[in-house]
Amino acid sequence: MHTQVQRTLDALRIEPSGVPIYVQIREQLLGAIGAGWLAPGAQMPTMRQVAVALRVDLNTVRHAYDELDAMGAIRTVRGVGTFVAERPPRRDLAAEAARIDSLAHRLVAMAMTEGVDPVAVAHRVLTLEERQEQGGEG
Amino acid sequence: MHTQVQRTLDALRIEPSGVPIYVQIREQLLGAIGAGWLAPGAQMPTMRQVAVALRVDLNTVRHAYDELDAMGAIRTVRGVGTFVAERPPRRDLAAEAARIDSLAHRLVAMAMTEGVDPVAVAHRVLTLEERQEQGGEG
DNA sequence: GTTAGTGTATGAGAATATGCATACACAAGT
DNA sequence: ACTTGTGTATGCATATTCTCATACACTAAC
Repeated sequence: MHTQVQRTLDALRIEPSGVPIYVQIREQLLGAIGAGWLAPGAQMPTMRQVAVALRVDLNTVRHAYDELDAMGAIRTVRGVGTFVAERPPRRDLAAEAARIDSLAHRLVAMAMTEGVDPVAVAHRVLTLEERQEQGGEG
Repeated sequence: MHTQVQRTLDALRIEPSGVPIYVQIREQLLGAIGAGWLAPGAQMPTMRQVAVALRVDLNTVRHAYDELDAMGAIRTVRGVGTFVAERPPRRDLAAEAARIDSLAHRLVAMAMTEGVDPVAVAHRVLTLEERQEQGGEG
C-alpha cells in the first residue's frame, strides 16, 4: 500500500546533530526495513519523494540509496523505482542493543547535566509515544 | 583513579560509518559520562590522550570537547584539564517540568534520526536506573 | 626559573557533503 | 508518439571535516 510509504515518509526527520544528512536518511530507512515497517519486495519511497519531504537535494538522497543498495538492503530498477530486497540483510541485534544503550546513556548524561531525573524523562517519552500511536495504525 | 580514564580510553572506537569523527568522540564520551564510567567532578581523558589513542588530530578531539563543554556536560580548565560537570542543584520545580519535556522531545528526535525506537530507549533508561538504585550508587 | 603537561590557536591543503541547476536514460501508461 | 515518473549523471559553488605542522598560553610541580 501507499500508506506504508507515506508513513515512512512522514516519520523521516533530519536533525542538525553533525551527522551527515545522507547518513541520517540511510539509518532511518534501514531501521524501517529492519523493523519490517517496509516489507521485502515493497516499493521504497521515491528518491524525489524523500528529497521533497526533507527539503534536501536529490543527490543527497541518492547517496543514501546507493549505500543501501551496496549493502543489499534494497534493489534499484532504473526507470521504475527502488524496492526492499527480497532477503534484506538481517539486522544485527547486538549492534541494535548497543545503539539503544548509547542513546540511553547519553540521555542520562544530558539529564544529569540539566539537573533532571532521567526516569521522569523516560516516562514522559512513553506517554508522548502512546498518544502518537492512537492516531490509527495499518 | 586513572583506571576509569584508561577504561574509557580503551573503549573509544572510530568506525568508518560516515559519521564525522568528532561526533563519534562526542557521543562516546557523553555515553561514558551517562554510564557512570566518568563521575561528576572526575577528570576527563586528556585531549592528547584521546588523539593518540584514536590516531586522530588534536583539533578534531577539541571539536568534540568544545561541544561537550557548550552543552554543559564538561567544564574546561585551561592548563589543567577537562572535568565532568558537577550536577547542578535542583531549584525550580516549575521550570523542571519544562526541561523534562524538552529532554523528552530531544530524545525522541535523536532516536528517530538514528533509526531507533524511542520507546525502546525509554525502557532501557528505566531498567538502567532501577539497577543503579538497587546496587547502590557511585 | 625551569620543566612537563594541559588547553588554545592558526594556516595550508585535501577530501567530503550539500545545494542548485540542468540534463540524460529508461519504463510504463495514454 | 507522447507524457509522466523513475533512477542516473554532470558541473559549479560553498561549507565542513580532517590532517599536518607549528606554535602560544597557562598551571602545577620541581
